[in-house]
Amino acid sequence: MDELPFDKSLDFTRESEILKVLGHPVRLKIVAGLMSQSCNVKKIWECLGLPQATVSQHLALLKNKSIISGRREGVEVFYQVTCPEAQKIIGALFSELFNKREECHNGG
Amino acid sequence: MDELPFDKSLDFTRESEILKVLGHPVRLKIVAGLMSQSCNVKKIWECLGLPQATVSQHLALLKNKSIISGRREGVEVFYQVTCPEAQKIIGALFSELFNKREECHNGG
DNA sequence: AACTAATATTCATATATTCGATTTTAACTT
DNA sequence: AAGTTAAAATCGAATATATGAATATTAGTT
Repeated sequence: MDELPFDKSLDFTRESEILKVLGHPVRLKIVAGLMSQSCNVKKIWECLGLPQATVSQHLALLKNKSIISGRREGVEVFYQVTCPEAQKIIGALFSELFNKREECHNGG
Repeated sequence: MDELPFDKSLDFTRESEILKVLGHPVRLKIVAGLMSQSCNVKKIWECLGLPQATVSQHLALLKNKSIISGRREGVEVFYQVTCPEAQKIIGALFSELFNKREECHNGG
């Protein structure tokens, strides 16, 4: 009866919530796409080839869970990723695609 | 019309599936717990304070999605994490808890 | 105020979760 | 080898949550 690897008291509510929200192909594409640049809604659903309503719903969920945030510019709303954990997760999953230069760079 | 950040053709099916499976507090606790050591089912549900049936269901899902695999030892089944992506994700999320020494170590 | 384009919300359907009861599996006993 | 015990898996039915497309709303323009 040494150390228990499963701790009932540890609360992974927030972490599992983030993973769950990212656990949908459309939302994952959206967030991965927003990693490099912010973007307005129309461009997102056009690029993905999905109905506007569908994309809007996913964006609303991502916003409600504080994965992304939107700033309005006139008639358009530009979204960007604001959740550090989500960025970490996507970075870890797609290190080949995104942060190619996440190497060691100590010193210089 | 420069470069599109959202690529319709990119297929994130597997990645989103992994994230979805990990996106449940109980399953996340299970997989995080199995990161350091393999474990039998009874210990898992006892530690988590959950009904055996509930934990077994989650384990079955994790196994079906190839996140974990089980080896039988007599009357017990020991599970361990076998999905590299899942390990990456958990490692990135809980770098403070788990891989403390994931620092730079170039050269020697 | 009417019109148009961009985005948000509602709602019916589909899928996931829970946990008691039952079943399967494997080892041990007589 | 039938009976017993213990661990783990499956079933089933209630409940909860997610999905996607029709509908509604908002902001800018004339």
